[in-house]
Amino acid sequence: MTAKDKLTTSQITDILSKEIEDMDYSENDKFATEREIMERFSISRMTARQALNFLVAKGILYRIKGRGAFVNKRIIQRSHTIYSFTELMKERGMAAGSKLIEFKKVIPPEIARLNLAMSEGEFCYLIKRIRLADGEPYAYEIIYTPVSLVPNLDEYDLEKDSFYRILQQEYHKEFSYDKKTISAVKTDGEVSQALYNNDHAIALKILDILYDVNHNALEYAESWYHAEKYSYLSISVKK
Amino acid sequence: MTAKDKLTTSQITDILSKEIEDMDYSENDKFATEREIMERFSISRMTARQALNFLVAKGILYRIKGRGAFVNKRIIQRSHTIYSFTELMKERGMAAGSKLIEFKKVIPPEIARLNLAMSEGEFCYLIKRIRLADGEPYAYEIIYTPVSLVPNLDEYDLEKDSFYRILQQEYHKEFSYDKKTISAVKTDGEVSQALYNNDHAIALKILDILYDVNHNALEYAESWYHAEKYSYLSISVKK
DNA sequence: AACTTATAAATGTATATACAATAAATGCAA
DNA sequence: TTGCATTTATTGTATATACATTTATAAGTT
Repeated sequence: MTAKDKLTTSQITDILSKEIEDMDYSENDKFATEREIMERFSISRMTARQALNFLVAKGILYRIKGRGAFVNKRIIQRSHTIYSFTELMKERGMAAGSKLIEFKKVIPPEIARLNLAMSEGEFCYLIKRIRLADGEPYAYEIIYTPVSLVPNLDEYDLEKDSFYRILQQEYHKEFSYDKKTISAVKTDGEVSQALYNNDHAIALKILDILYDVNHNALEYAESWYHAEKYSYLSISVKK
Repeated sequence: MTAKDKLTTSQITDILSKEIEDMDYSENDKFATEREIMERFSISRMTARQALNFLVAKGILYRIKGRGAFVNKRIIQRSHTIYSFTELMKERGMAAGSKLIEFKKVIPPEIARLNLAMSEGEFCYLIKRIRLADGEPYAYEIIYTPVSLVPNLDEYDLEKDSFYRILQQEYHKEFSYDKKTISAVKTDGEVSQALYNNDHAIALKILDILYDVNHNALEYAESWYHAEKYSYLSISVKK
């Protein structure tokens, strides 16, 4: 192996994190030592350390002085990702689907406009869907997203496609963090009919604002989840 | 300054993070450069980098190549902490209190026993409280915690004191992560009476399991929060 | 004025080295 | 066998150095 064949640290972290997934290490399994990584990739120890540090920062590993590096619990790894409805359903072993109720350009309500940091008179896409799990109503959602951010969004099929996938892969938006406000509410009207086929039931309401790496809000969304079918899982990791 | 006077990296990170709080930098304010930190504390650049990296790992700073380090949004800093009810109320500018309903040693129900990884026949403390905000009922909570973990817990005043404070400061338990399952439920009986003074209302139910650094569960708690007064805020940061 | 180029400032990556601190394994003595 | 001391393996900390990459600014050039 010549010097030019050497991999970069980020390539090495990619290889290592894939190995953790594929060879599926169990949680708390001992991981390779700094020395092993150093020799395997022909890099200095400090560089091997840096590769390990990336995996620690990502929440994949944790380290104990004098013992080594260990694979974190799945639940902690999970806390470092942002889930779409589609991914959530996949995780729970159900088929995600949508029934599109409304999809048009609108002037957003003020609460959405302010959270999306839009100027008055600017247009949003409004996406109103009933989210289905294995064909059954699971949630009722309304998404607002600025037209300027995702022009020609109407070319996509929001019944079959994932909005988060479109944002990331088609419009190259990189998610950074999201802010969810979760409350218990009574439902009525359209929401209640869609979820329960009757009036005056209850739901878990989630208000979501998703940001990219430059602190731009990508979406403002209100969702009502079926109270019997869904509960929200929140993992807080102390740093 | 002689060599022996030199501060350790962790002392330096403490100083820097306190300065961020006290001199309260606004979000996205430019922070000191590596070179400034290096000269100020008479350390090498790599060491200054490491100090900065700690602050990045803690979610306090973020860095942009070619520009410098910047102070993260409060909301992101907050996502790296675990809140007690007491701290939550403080954050919202309300006075936290409790009305103790029940406090005794019991054999825990199976769901609590399994989540606390306890053997059969082992005893738990049961703490049943109505949580008050500015004197008004805010939540109804039941906590189970193994007697073996916190012997003589009954010496403390759970009406005035914070259980999380006692865990950390009196029993030296170090929190690592917690797992919350959040759902919308109908209330009745004791819970409904305590929160709403009537039957058949709704509440935000939070099931909480708190772990220490060795993955030992410290508490299993069920809480019912007043649906009109409380909503749960969840920040997910992508790594 | 607009564009290009050079420079400086800042973080990022990589290496080499030395020693400290912790944890587990080993060996030895009572 | 138990207890203690030693060794070994491993991560943690700190320094010095060199060059790469990105960003913003300044200086020319047209």
